[in-house]
Amino acid sequence: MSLSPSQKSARPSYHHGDLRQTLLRSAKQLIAEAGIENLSLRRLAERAGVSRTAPYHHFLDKNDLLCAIAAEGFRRRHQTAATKFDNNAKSMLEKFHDYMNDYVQFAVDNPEEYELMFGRSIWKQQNSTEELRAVAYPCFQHQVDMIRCWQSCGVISGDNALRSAQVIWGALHGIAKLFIDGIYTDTAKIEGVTQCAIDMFIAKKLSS
Amino acid sequence: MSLSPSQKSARPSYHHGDLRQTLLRSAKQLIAEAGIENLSLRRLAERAGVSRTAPYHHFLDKNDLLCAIAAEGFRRRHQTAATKFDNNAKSMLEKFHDYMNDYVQFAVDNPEEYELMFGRSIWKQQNSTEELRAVAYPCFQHQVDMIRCWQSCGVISGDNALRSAQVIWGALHGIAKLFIDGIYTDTAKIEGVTQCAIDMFIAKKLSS
DNA sequence: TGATGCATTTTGACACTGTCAAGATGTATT
DNA sequence: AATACATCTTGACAGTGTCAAAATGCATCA
Repeated sequence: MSLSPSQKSARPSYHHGDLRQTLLRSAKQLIAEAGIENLSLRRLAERAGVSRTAPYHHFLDKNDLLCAIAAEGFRRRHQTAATKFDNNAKSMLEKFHDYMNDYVQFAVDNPEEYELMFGRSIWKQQNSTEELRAVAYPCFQHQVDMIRCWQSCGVISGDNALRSAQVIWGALHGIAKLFIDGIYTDTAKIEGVTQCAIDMFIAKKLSS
Repeated sequence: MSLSPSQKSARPSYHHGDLRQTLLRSAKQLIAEAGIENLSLRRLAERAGVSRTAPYHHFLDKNDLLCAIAAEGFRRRHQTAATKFDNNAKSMLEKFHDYMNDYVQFAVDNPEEYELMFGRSIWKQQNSTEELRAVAYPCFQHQVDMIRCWQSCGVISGDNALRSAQVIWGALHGIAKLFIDGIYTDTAKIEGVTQCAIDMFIAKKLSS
């Protein structure tokens, strides 16, 4: 009859109101300000007005909390990407153009969240939560599917669909990371570099 | 007359023999085994048989040591890349092919060192040492120069030299990171993906 | 209603970490 | 031989993640 006890997020917490959501919100804010490596559970708890170990009743450990943030990012990103892709008001070429720009822009606008979603912090050593994988894998797949679609439409050149998709995603990921990690320092050039990538990947018409 | 006291690395240490080199060697080994995030100065000192604070007489802090490792990586990588590029026994196309494969292979063979050299650990927040920058920037530049050269030779397509170079480096970096950070999990496909990238970047001949 | 059960929070503790200050030790130079 | 200085050690501090056990408060059931 009653809800399973494991569905903590479905109803408000007893004492605090909804500590889990508060922690997630504060954590996202803290990493946006000071970076993932400067996030401490103790300061996070302090900011929420609870004791150091209170978060452990809503997250298994620090890694679990980071995975939750990443999962949220995937849900948001997946939805906006899918919505844009399914919008038929624009041509396939236009949508490809938008996708490329949006991808890099998302990374630049949310560098810490992007690192959690696609970086080594979580994936390198098997730190990913079951929940995270359940949200991330379809998102990864969707990305490849879209690119594969643009390829079969003739927007993109290349003869091996999956591998072309992997290369293009790789290029997007690499460009984004080189910018947000501070190797490419002139952030005014972001659009220019992305545009160049687009030009290099779209199929060239042989007749002018 | 005598050498400046700041040139510690030029002569062996007094007590230990050459603690600085020992620390560097052990550190590289430890991060290769357990990752950068699991390297602790205390365990490093212990493994070298000295007390916890001994390393501080050879490195300003932990970051300084990591920068030294990265610098070493740049010197090694820069030299092999330059040597291969200057070898005229191979054609420009062959050398481009080799460069692309070598780049990804270097990252896959030395994932932790690669992270230090090109990742956020050092560059994201202004943690780079003067020495590191002095070695890294020419290496970055050389990479762009080589690609620019392949472009002016007609091996690579595209009309904006610098930006094409940035995109290709971006693609290499992205592919490498997606593999070594555990997003692309099937490492048997590394060569295939790299080959696909090569095919997408080299200039297509209009006449068969 | 009151009592029981359980989710939630807290306090205390432990083993770590990086790094500073002050003292001890050994080597080189005068 | 004495002085200077590079090197190394011991002691200490603030900070971290996380476990165990005790306290607190809400909901449900008798």
